[in-house]
Amino acid sequence: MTLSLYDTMSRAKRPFTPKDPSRVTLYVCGPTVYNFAHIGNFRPVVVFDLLFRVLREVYGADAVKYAANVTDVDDKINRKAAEEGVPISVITNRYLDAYNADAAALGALRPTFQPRVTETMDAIVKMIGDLIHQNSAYAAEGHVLFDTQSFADYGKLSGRPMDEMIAGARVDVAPYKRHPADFVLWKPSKENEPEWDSPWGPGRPGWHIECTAMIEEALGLPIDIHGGGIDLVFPHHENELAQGVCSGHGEREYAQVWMHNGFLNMGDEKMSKSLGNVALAHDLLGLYPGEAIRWALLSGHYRQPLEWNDTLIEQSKSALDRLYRVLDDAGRFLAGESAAGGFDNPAAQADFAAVEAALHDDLNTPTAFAALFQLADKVRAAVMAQDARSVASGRDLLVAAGGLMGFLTTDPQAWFHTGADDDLKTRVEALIADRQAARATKNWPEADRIRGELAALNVEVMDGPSGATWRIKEQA
RNA sequence: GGCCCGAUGGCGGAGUGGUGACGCAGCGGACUGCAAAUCCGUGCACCCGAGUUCGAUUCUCGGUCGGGCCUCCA
Repeated sequence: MTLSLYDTMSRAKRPFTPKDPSRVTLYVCGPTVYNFAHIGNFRPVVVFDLLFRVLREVYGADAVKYAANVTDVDDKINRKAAEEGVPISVITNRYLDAYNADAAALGALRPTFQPRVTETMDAIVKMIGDLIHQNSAYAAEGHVLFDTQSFADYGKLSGRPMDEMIAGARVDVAPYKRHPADFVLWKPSKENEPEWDSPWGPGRPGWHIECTAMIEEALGLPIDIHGGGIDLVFPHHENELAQGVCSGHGEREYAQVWMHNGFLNMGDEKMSKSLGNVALAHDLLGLYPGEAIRWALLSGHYRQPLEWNDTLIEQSKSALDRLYRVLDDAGRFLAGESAAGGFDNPAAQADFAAVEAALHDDLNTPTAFAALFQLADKVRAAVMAQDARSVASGRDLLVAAGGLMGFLTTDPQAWFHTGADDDLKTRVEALIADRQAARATKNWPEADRIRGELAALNVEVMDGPSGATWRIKEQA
């Protein structure tokens, strides 16, 4: 099954062929760690985590090398550190930890490498030196600038002809620039701000050179896939490309596929209704299960803009509830059956293949979701038909299919009890036992009273043939 | 001003030149002590105009509306 990916550079979906199938390389621009990250910052995290998973599936887990950088040198970091009167490392470590914890809660695997600017300074300085040596950069007034005139293909990725960019420029051009489009590779630090030594004087690197140097160091150029948000196409990725190519004698390739995820639209006041303008992933994760937020982030195709609001997350939660209910019912049914392994379930297998095919078609998650529901329906039908072997194999396939995308990783019972602590669980179990006793004597008023009591605890009971089950109605 | 995207039912959102994905929500029925869940059934769409075509939601052109980028925001 071939994997097809849409490439921003060629503006077409093409079959993906890694340079070396035993070492597939992926780089994604990561966060600047100066605060808790906005939910929009996690769209690329989840999207490219999905790509990482798909690549691992196709080429083998060990064959895929995924680097996502961390920008830990930045004006906003400096400002925050000054406000708190602490070294920047205190700030960056604090928010990097929070970022990694949130990413994990969203089901994102840890990238193979997570390079930091502060730990890549030698490679950055070396690359700037290489660019000067190649006549693609020049020093002026304490700065080092990239000479965009030295790269004939400048503008090719974003589709912006040079002259138009100059015409449209709405920023004052620094006097030391030879050309308005030239950008900073190295600049002097301001007073009391962190600085590093370089042949051009103490200072710090420009934003774009960081990524190019980190790619070179972590993965080695050229790489197979470079990803990031659509807003980074210009100037960031355009500049990265120019640096990467020019630092290698102007002949080097940089990335064979460029992938960009669409924007997450927050829609103004819409969030205020029940979420109270919650926009930080960190806060959202306190209100909803990570998988529900992950589902919401993947509910549209990654290249499309995604409208983010509370309804979307609630619908996502409901969709997952449905899948977990199937798993729960299947597990309940199988508990009373003898184990049956190794049975082929062709119908369910076809759905599993459809999930894979959708993912291989440029990460078409909506279609993959549809196939997942088809598969769930097969399992449901098998339960109704009391066909233990079909249930067992179908359930395994459903879990596996969800697992391809980082879903259905929780035990169904635990999923429905998310948010309940042990104390609540004990109380609920006791109340349900009382209610069962009342129901046994057909004492309906008492049974309904207890149900009301449970409802007050945000718990919903469901009477089934093999006893009652319960779930947390709503989190938050 | 320049460049680039998008417009599908109550909501989210795929896809296709001709049988109206999928999920959420709604409605009717079954089941249930009543519910919930589940099952059966059901309604609801392809921004506007022109063109190409036997036939367009799908292709082309124009328009309207919405969004992104234009030197450090994913």
